Amino acid sequence: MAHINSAKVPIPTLERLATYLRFLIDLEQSNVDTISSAEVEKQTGINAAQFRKDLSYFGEFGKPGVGYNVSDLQNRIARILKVDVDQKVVLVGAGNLGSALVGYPGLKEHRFNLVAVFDNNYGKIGKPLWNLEINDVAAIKDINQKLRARIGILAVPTNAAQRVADLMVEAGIDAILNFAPLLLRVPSHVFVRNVSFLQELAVLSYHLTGETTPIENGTSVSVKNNGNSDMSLLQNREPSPLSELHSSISQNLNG
Amino acid sequence: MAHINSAKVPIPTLERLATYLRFLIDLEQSNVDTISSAEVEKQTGINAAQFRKDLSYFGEFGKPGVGYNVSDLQNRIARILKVDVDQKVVLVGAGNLGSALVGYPGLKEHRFNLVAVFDNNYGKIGKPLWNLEINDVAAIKDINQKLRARIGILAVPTNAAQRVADLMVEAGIDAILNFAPLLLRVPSHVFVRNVSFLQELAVLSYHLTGETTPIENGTSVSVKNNGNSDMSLLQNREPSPLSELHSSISQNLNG
DNA sequence: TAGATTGTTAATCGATTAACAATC
DNA sequence: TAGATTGTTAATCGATTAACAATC
Repeated sequence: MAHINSAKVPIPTLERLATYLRFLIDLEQSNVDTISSAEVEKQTGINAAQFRKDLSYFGEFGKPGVGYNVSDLQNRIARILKVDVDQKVVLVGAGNLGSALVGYPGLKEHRFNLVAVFDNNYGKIGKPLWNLEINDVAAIKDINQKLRARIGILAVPTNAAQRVADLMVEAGIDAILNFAPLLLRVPSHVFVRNVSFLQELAVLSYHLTGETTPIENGTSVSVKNNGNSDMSLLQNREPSPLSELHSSISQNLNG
Repeated sequence: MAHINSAKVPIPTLERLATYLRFLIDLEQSNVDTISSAEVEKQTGINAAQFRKDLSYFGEFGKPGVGYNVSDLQNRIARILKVDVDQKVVLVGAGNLGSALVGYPGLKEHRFNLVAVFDNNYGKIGKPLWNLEINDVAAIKDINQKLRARIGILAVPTNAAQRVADLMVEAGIDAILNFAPLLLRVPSHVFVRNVSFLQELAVLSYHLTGETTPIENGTSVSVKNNGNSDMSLLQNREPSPLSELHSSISQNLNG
């Protein structure tokens, strides 16, 4: 009956949607064609009611008494996330990280189509990077006038990040994947997602030395465990479909 | 009065702590030596009460009527997160991403000391990678018996990730930074943090085409905005101190 | 049909934020 | 002292989960 729940969709729901998508792809490869929310919980650690609730924001996906059709659900989630169509992406920052990203086939595999790379280093501008040529970031607006990419990956040093973000916005980018450790100021129509990792390391570091760690004046603080105990399926926080960033090693570690 | 709040510390609090730390470092470099929670809110977008509450899990840090001493607070947060001392780190997966990480000076700068790199590719084992030599991942337990690293970075393809995680755990690693898009199964004493990015791109992708996007059968769904509107300080989600992953371009984009 | 499992409502849990007495 | 700002308690908000009628 109820069609689309037009309430706002929580960000954690969107994040989990990406997780479900990955999981469903795996299932399909294992030739599973139907799955129940209970089975999803068993295999991913994500609560069955959570799974159903997440989906309920977007419509009805399952058959009572039966479950969900794996490939159908996969397709519909892909459509919801708009990863069922190619999305043009530009990248600024042709350093170590930028290069690793440009050479990462997972982007194309997930229909993120890198259409241009930029840097401000005259030693790099004009040089090839994998299959692309490095452009002057000063020309990003001009160049993107034609390309019309809306997603930008920001892989520059912190001190350049805000400046580059401004250029991106000017160039029509309204979704930024930010690898720099700062709070970007952007107009309200622009979405930003931050990819951390030193932050993640700090969180891991905090947890070192077991359940109880001496802190401050010797008193101890323990940490909330997200309810996952024992050989837990789930981790301390959300699962995170990434896909081999490592790509080029892809064949190696299994060869 | 009240000393250490020995209640569990929420993970979002730990994440923000890393953010505060970065912010404080910036302040110190700007020669600010005292800051109030109200000013923190103005500059970072993080609610002042949130800031005070986060700190309250660990003790008292400010002076009523005055605020917080920047360098003192910085040191104490670093101590809480245990980033005030060197932490040994091993990395598995000497591909594009792994290499970018090994060559990334930000790790050392943040006192994460990469002490060994592993791969399973015989073409790579024995070869140098920056200042390290690539070891056979099969020897990780032996090698880490001496090194005693407790943090492991997992930068291998998805299909190898669980296997490598098992090896890491066997080798005494109890904190894993996982770049692979899967839910690792680990014993309960092991902490895992996932670094995503295709997932983040998917969340960005979802948001493309403005406030209202046609979804499913043409009905529309709008998205919760986390309360940040207008030229927002804050983004759609947590800030994320990363530090230039891009490192090698560090000098470039500002030269 | 009886059994299974959905979609959704209601209850619970936890995190964020406002309010304010304590205090510098 | 008066003004400012803390640390913390209480109120609010939102997300997770349990429960269950609808339904295949």
